[in-house]
Amino acid sequence: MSSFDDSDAYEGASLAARAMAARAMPYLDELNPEQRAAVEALDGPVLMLAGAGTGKTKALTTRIVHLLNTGRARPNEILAVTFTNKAAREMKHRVGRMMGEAVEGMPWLGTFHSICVKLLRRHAELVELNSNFTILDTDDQIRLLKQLIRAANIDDKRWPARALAGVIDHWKNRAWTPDNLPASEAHAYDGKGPALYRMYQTRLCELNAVDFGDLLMHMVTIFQAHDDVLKQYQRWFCYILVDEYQDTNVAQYLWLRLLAGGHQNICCVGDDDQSIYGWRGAEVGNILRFEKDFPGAHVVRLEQNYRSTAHILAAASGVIAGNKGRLGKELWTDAEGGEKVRLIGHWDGETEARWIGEEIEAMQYGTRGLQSYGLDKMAILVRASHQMRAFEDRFLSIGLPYRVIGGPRFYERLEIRDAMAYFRLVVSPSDDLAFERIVNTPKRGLGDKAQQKIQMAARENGVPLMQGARILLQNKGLTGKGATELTRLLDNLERWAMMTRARVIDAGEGEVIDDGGIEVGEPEVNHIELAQIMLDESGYTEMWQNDKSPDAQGRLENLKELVKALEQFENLSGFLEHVSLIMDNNSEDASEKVSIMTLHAAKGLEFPVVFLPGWEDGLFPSQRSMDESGQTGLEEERRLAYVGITRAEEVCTISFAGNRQVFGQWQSQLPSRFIDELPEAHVDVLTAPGLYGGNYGAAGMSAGIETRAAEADVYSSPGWRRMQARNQQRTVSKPKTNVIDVQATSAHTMGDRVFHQKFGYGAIVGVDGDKLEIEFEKAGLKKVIAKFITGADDIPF
DNA sequence: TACGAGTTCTCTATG
DNA sequence: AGAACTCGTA
Repeated sequence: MSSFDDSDAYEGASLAARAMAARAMPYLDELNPEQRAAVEALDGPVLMLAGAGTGKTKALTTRIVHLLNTGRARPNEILAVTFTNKAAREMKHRVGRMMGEAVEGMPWLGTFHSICVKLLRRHAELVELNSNFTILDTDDQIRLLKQLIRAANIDDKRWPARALAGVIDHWKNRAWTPDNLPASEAHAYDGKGPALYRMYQTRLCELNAVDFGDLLMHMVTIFQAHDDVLKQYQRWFCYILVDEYQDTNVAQYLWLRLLAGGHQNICCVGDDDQSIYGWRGAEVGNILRFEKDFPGAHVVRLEQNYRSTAHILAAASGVIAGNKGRLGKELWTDAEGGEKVRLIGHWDGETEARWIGEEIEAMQYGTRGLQSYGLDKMAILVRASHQMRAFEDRFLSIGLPYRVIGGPRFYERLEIRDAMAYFRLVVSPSDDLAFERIVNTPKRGLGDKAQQKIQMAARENGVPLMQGARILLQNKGLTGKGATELTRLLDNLERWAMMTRARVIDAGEGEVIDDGGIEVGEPEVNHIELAQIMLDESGYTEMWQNDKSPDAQGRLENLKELVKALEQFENLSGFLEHVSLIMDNNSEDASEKVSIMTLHAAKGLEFPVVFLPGWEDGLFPSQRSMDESGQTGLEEERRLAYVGITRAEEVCTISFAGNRQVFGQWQSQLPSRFIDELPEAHVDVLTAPGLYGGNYGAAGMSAGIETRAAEADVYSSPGWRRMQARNQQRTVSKPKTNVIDVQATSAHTMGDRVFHQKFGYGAIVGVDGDKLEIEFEKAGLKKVIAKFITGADDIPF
């Protein structure tokens, strides 16, 4: 940081002198005119509308470097927020590289959440918290809510805790505290939402805990109620940069506006066409309204794309053009040539996975006259994570290496969470949620009854569960095996806690500590060894060693990895802090693999070869999205399609299947409406190579493009008959009495005798959205789209 | 209290 | 299809 001490010289420098200095800055020459404009407009509000692949991160990082180089700010005076840890890391890395030194001094470059944790630790007392509060993850949150719901005598069957969690999350995204909850929300969660919200917040306070939503909300509350605190930070953060501004929710928006309220030196970067997080509270309105919020804002559009071929860009533009209310941007490139976007229909999800697997292998080895690509140059982007399984199954069986990005994350795994609960309990013995998690894991004969007694003892004495358990034992409220085991657990926990403390006090002394648990002469126990000791002595490791289920071995390996991860940290609490915010699962693995991930996880990434499977109505666009948010939902889905296509640099392949298993039930699918929106001039329709011996691919395809009635020809192939036979068996062997609410859809009711073009006559046995479940007289149980059904009686004879 | 069979619910996505 | 959860039995 000392290299910036003479930076004051710039403060008084004339514009001309500054311009001179700027000319000497080589990094500016690497920018195109628009990027350069965005970088050089240092003061006042700036909105950078950056389309996909237009060098947004480059502009953003260069801007930071420019701020530093011109002496406008020191590294610790720049507030730069991103949404993901990955983006933050990337930016840190790039700034560091450009500055030619490690930029240790950018402490305020991070995610909204990590920055808010830092701030909240400093001002925790202003919202009645202690600065060492714990951060609950979704799992803890749900368990806590479940307790409250049950305590309030609500049937959590009818009103699941997850739903309440969703409602509360929604409120927190809007920065609505229990006190300023709008009246319009009174009905939420059967009218009990607001009261439960209040109870939840009180309970969090008692536990000295916050959830993710609180991090932002508490800071907004603090800034609003304590002007002195706000002013302090307004002065300190003299320049603010925001990445992915289109993804900000109301709380984040308020937070930013408060912080930028003085100098207004705020630069927001975003792309309204890539706003795909409306479901978690993001407000596209924030970016659309920027110029109103910050009058005199400088708006820069980055439209030159450096990533994709013209065909890919044209396809993406064609799709996104269907959306209304865009800020308006058109990507262009001076790159020429390239392959058209490829489109192919398949029989079912399995066939689709198989075809993509073969295609990947062909591209890998460059056979069929195609260029050869490494596996890590290829990615499969799906709408919903359950689509991944078909690919994993297939790739496992053909031995194609793949990597799932953003799947079940390391720190969310059962064994990791259990182990972490032990660590948490040692660091903060009053962590009741952690205690509940591990009292009986491994089995200690402490079931519901015993746990209830512990709860009771704790509540009566107004102490945390661990103390409550002690009291219970002293009062002989528990006897036998349970009592012995509980005593041992408590003793262990205390001993381990003492070992951490001994470590802290005597750190660096190299002295031998005898705190009762360790033999004299043993070397000092560091947190890594301690973690291992805890896992071993608690019997947790043993539990998995004795477990003969197939995944037990993997779990043990994960535990080893967890202990190894501790090496990067000074102590246990530092580690816990990290984990609560960084849920990344970036096991850096250099080997070449195909990436499989959701479209959401793919935002910000790019690959030479991209596969976009599952483009079927209901799956993509997702039915749920459209049901819940109507036109808005559909537009968000369309943006998702846009994001997907624009991930591709050279080859983009879109596919759909005519049949797919959903919830274990076969369903016929229609090609996505987005397929109709692809401009034909930029699309190459592929024919499936002789699978099932038919040319259904071609037939289905053209039908897909022109009429979307792909069903017709598909159903005459041998594969279809085989499928039908399987369906028959399925329904015979396991008669499914899937009795769904006897709700009428627009025209048909349960029990109606109906007619379907292809399947013939049948009776409606279930209704699921716009789909009807029909027991066909010939074809068996099928789910079909309601509009393809006519009442049997409607047919004129 | 532990375990296994049966039943119901899920499948958007993030820190 | 698989996970999560419930309930009855040993």
